[in-house]
Amino acid sequence: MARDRSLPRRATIHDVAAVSGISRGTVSRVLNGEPYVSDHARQAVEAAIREVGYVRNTAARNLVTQRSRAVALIVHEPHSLVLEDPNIGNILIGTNAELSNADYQMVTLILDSARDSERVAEYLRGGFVDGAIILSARVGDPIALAVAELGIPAAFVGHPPNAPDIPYIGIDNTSAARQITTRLLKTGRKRIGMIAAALDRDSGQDRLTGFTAALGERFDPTLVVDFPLYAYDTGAEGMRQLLAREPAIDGVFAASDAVAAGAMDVLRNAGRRVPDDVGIVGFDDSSWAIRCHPALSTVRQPADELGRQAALQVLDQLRGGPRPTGGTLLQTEVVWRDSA
Amino acid sequence: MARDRSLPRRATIHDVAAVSGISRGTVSRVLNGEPYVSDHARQAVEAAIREVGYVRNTAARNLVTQRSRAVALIVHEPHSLVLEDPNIGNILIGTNAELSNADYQMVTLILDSARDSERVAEYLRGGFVDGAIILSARVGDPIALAVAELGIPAAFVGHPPNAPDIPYIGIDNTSAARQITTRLLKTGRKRIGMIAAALDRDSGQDRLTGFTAALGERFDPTLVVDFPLYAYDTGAEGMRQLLAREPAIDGVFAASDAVAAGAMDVLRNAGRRVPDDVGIVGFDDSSWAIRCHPALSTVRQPADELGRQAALQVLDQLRGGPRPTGGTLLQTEVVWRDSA
DNA sequence: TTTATGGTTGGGAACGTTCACAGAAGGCTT
DNA sequence: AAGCCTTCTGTGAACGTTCCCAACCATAAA
Repeated sequence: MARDRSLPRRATIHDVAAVSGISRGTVSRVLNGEPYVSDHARQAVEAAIREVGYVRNTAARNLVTQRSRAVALIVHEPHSLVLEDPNIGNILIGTNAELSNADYQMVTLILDSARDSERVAEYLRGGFVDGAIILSARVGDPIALAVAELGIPAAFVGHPPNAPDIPYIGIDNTSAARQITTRLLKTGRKRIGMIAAALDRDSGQDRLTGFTAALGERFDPTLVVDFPLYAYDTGAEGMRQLLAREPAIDGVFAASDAVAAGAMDVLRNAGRRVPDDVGIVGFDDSSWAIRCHPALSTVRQPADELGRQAALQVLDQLRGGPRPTGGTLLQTEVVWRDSA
Repeated sequence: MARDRSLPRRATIHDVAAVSGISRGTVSRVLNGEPYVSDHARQAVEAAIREVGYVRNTAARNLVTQRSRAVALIVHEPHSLVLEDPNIGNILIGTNAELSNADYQMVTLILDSARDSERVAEYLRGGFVDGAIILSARVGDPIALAVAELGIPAAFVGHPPNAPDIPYIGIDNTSAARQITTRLLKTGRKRIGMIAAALDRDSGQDRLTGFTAALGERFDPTLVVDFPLYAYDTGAEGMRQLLAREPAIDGVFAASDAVAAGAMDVLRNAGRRVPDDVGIVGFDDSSWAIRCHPALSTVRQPADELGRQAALQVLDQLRGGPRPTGGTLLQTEVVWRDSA
């Protein structure tokens, strides 16, 4: 262990104190923006800091303050999905922006297997982070339970049914689904079906609820099919089933853009024109939406804002704010393009 | 500052020492797997660790060892591109897997503006991380310069021309571009153009070089257009220009899958059939490739392996290994589908 | 018996901060 | 003039590790 490969030894608070002629304690006060520091002292310290190129040693600070100034972003998805879901990238960006703005570090934890779960739980117990943001948790998620048990500041982005009592940020899936279905209705469609997905998550369940509400008396349960995943294949298979059940179908609400893309391809192969013969709408306003032909009408969810709000929520708890119960829902927006 | 909101005080090495009846020094030796510890002592310590639920305090350790056990993953892209580029997600996953496997923390730094640049440089100087992995650096990248100057263990994924002397992991863009262009030629195309992008990066430059080499005498500089970004819009605009210059064009190499997707849509709107009238190939084998109609022939690059290798490279330097000069190139593979 | 040797152990010192406390200086009230 | 705030400053004592040195105990060699 060559400990000193010519390291020029970083400046410490003692160096700043010596150069400025001000005591260590006062230097610390300046560093932390505390009151009760004279202008004279403050200026001398600031000059000395610049002169010796001082930057604070985090380890020493963390040791004495008993915190880490880091927040974990826990992504609980099978690896392949991390990229399939365009929302995750945006959430990550929003979270990162807000945390680094507050001078906190974002530590990304991607986990997949049960072994990872145990490792991450151990990690959290180790006090490596002061708080956690949990993405895409499932029912009975062991990490969510561990976080709840530790009682560290935390927030969900979206939340599973029966989740532990941790505040969450999400969107109003029910209302958004109702809105876009209503607009689809106004284009004059008579026989409207839905390809539902992920009914074990609130998002999937709520989108179905909103769809049902929008149709009212026109709702026909035989025109709803459902599958486990928000995926292209879900849309393809779902559309095949719907066409078989009701050849005269002229409108489809797909539970996500990827689902819509799959459905659209099946429609094309079946010789139906979109939107002339069948109108179709999706959900997410992800990159799928503009890649479709025709471009997809869909619901935009503010993914980066979800990340930001979750970060702010955790930061607030970190500052001693109360841990709110329940959730915050952000606004969505219907984006009307050419597919319906 | 309520310092003790009923905190049960985490167990320290002293507690382990007291419970096991072994000295602090020996407990530390057990913790670090050092030699010169008797079996008796080791077992007693391990039992005590379990009994008191001890986990090591990182801050204290970092303070005395003068390192952080964290590696920065620096992503230098305009925010919107972080999600557009499917490679980044995969690289991130690979890096994360390898670092956490070695018990290192991955700190994701996403930066965009010049202001961010300064902030990150300051961050690196602060000793928050022991090493850095730099993604998608551009020519004259200030972060790359800062990392080089600090001399901390680092690696590029891909590397810009005139980059500082930091090892890099990449793919052989030139050879891959040559291969796929050659296959495109073999489908009997006579007038082949290229929509190039990001010529300020090695990837963009090398793909053009490979394309040129493959065509040999058939190369016609008027059939090359170039744009700053690997983006859908690049492909759309590029294809319009190429069609205007040479209506008889029957083959296109797009610098990325996203570019190819844009080009394909313009071709379709212009009434050209793919692959019957025009053959088109892309690069990346990203999710764009299978969503296109017809599915795109392209080059698969092992993005997660790039991330893994970069992590291993940095870890090796961290263990005192020499910093290699130059780079390592990973194998690519041509994926032949229906677009050519 | 003495001396060297090598494995094993214990404890002092240091890492660079923040915190709490004591106290100084100056202005105001009594 | 004494007392009491208020503002400001300096210093000792942690925080929980690792590192290093000294010492211990067998055993082997002299």
